Amino acid sequence: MKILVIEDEKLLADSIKEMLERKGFQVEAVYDGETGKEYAELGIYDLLILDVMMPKMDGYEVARQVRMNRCNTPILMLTAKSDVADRIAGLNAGADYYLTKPFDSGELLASINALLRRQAGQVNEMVFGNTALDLGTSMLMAGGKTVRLSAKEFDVMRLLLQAGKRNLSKSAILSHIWGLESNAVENHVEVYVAILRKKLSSIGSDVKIVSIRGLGYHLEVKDA
Amino acid sequence: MKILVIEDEKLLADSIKEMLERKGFQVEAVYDGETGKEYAELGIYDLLILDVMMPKMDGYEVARQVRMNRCNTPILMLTAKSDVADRIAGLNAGADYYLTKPFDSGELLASINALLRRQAGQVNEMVFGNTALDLGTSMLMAGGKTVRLSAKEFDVMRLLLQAGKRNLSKSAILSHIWGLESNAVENHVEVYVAILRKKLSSIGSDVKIVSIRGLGYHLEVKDA
DNA sequence: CGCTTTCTTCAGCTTTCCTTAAGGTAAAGA
DNA sequence: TCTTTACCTTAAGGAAAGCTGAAGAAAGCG
Repeated sequence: MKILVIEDEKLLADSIKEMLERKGFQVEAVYDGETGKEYAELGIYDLLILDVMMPKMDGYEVARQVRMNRCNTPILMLTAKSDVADRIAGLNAGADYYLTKPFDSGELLASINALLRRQAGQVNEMVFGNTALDLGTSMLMAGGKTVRLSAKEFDVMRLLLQAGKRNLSKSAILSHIWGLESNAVENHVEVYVAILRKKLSSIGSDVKIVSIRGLGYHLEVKDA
Repeated sequence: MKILVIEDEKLLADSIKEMLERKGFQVEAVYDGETGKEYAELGIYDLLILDVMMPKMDGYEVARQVRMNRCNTPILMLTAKSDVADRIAGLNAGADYYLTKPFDSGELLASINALLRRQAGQVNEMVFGNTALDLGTSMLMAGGKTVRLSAKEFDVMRLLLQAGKRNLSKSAILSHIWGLESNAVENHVEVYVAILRKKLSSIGSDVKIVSIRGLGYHLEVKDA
């Protein structure tokens, strides 16, 4: 799970980062709104933690622009202001949750879990067509048969299932799984897609990974 | 949008109901936890508004049971307690948002919208006549039939749909899709228009791409 | 330290579809 | 009516994108 913290108070940002990393999240922190917006729009994060009061571009503006750009990553807003009007402004700008500073770290964690739980769909398996991916055991199941997936295979499959029939570009998959700074190439994705196709058909799944040249991949159910 | 209010203070429940109905929601209210749980588990609601302190079964318990029963309807919790610990308990029980009584009706509305926005958001398409272009899968749909569009085909179709019945010159299309610096010629556009016309008619679309000599293209709906 | 599993790299192969070009049709003007 | 010009349609060549099997590298595990 990748989280982006956008907060101009460097101390606070880093302490949030550290706290979340201890809980097993992958966290990146940036210290102003504009950079935050650019990072956020990559679409590779599962959650944004966004401060309201920042120089240059404030949190409301970041949220609005990110949403405008068709990015639905959940947003958790942090603010010193506890006014009702501010909370409303935040929610209307596209935030999904609102915490007032100073906040309790336990509450922050609980809210993050609530947001991510919803994102993930709450269940511990993801389903498409006649096929399910067990998020606990990383087994792929269809009919009675099952195959085990390796870590990377699992990551790719989970992303595809999350997107469902919506298109997912290779570069999005790359940045989500291998990260921005890696020297992974698009062929990696192709290799894993090939493996997954083979495993899917080996258990008699009716799920197809369809590729659209130049755009990416999405899932479809084979028509009988 | 159907909302279920579970709240034992009848007065408050009814005033919430009324307020939301004025905003165009379909609202039902029940006045105790057990009934609430049963209603909620029908799975027909888009949102639950749930009081914490209720006789017989409290809000936490309702949330937990509803979630246990694989029902993902978003839950907004209301409570008089403003303790951090209570908020955390609520979120961990499966709530998605937390408001403290007394709450501002504007804030309630904003939170509801934030929750529903997330719920709905996903699919995205452009429509003209009986025909829709799915922006996620780049499929063109009319009636029951669909065709897949290639990257360039998709680009051209999207531009045409964006313009709708307003005229779009070939050079505008060229510069939008091939860029100004390219050595693409107007015949490129003609070729893609031809392909799109064929695909449109192959799925029984009632959309015509009309060309006006010297001016460009626009869309029209065939009159039966 | 060997053995196994997983990840990455690479090269050759297949498929797609972008471009080009050429012949045809419809519209406007003389 | 004939010419000119704009537009339509189709098909083929070729470049780019995608697929895949295999082998080398790295990481886990007893």
